Amino acid sequence: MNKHNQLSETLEDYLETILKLQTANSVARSKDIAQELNIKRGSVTSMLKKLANNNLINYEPYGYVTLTSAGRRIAASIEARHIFLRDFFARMVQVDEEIADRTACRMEHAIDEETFSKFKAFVKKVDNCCNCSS
Amino acid sequence: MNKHNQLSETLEDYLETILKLQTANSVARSKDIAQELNIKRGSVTSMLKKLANNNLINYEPYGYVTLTSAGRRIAASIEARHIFLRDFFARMVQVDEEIADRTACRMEHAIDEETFSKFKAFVKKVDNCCNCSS
DNA sequence: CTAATAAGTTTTATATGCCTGACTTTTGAG
DNA sequence: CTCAAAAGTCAGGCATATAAAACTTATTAG
Repeated sequence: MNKHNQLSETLEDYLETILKLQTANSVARSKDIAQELNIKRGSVTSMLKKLANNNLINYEPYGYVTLTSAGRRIAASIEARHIFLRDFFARMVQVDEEIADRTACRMEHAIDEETFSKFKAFVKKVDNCCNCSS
Repeated sequence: MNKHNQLSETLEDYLETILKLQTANSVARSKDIAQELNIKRGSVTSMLKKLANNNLINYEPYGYVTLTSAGRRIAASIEARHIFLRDFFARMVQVDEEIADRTACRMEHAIDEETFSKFKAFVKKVDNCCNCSS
């Protein structure tokens, strides 16, 4: 990984997907990750190795994948942005659910913690305001 | 380029930068593009060739670079998203100018025309609302 | 005007990140 | 134990970046 421990968008997507699968099935399998991310199975292994090298997942060849606590923290934070952004675009901006989801999926990587938290405050304010969120 | 004429984020950034330089200096030079994008001069040439292959810029080796009308259209559209998003984050979400700019710079590639236009409408509505944009 | 130098650009070689496809290994149910 | 499913390996490819060498163009001193 790079020296600032910055994950690429791709690796962030892997973490997010693993969290999703783990939540649904309690563990994640390589095959399902590939399917979920729409990539071929061959790509997954080296990515999993990278994540394991960074202590973000527990990974044994031919075994299941689970998030470490550090990995879970990051994955949860990305998921939170995703959900928030999707909701913002769907509910406030009134974009179709599917487009809102796609947009959120791309934007979630582009927003830092501070901006995210201010964004949430902004949405709350608009929600509590007269009628501009209607 | 790919079959859908979809530009990568990187190429979109090149176009945006060329527009910026062209506006400031009336033409863009390879060296200035490199400086603006914080990459090395050597990287620029092959990217310019790709853009020229797509008829997005006028490019002659050792010459100046200018946008074609197709290139200008795209660049202007990206610039518009950038300015809008920067303003949104700075003014409404109350994020520092610099962070707002960085966030806009990453998000501008993730938003399609329809979402952008609905987003503008949303901001206008909030602006005209009681006091939730204060 | 010319030749030397400076400034700008391109070429070439190399690296990284991520993907695919073909093929091999491991695992575990029957 | 066997074999299908799951997972892994490896070679190759594309996009993008870098560095250094080679080349082109502009400038200027004589």
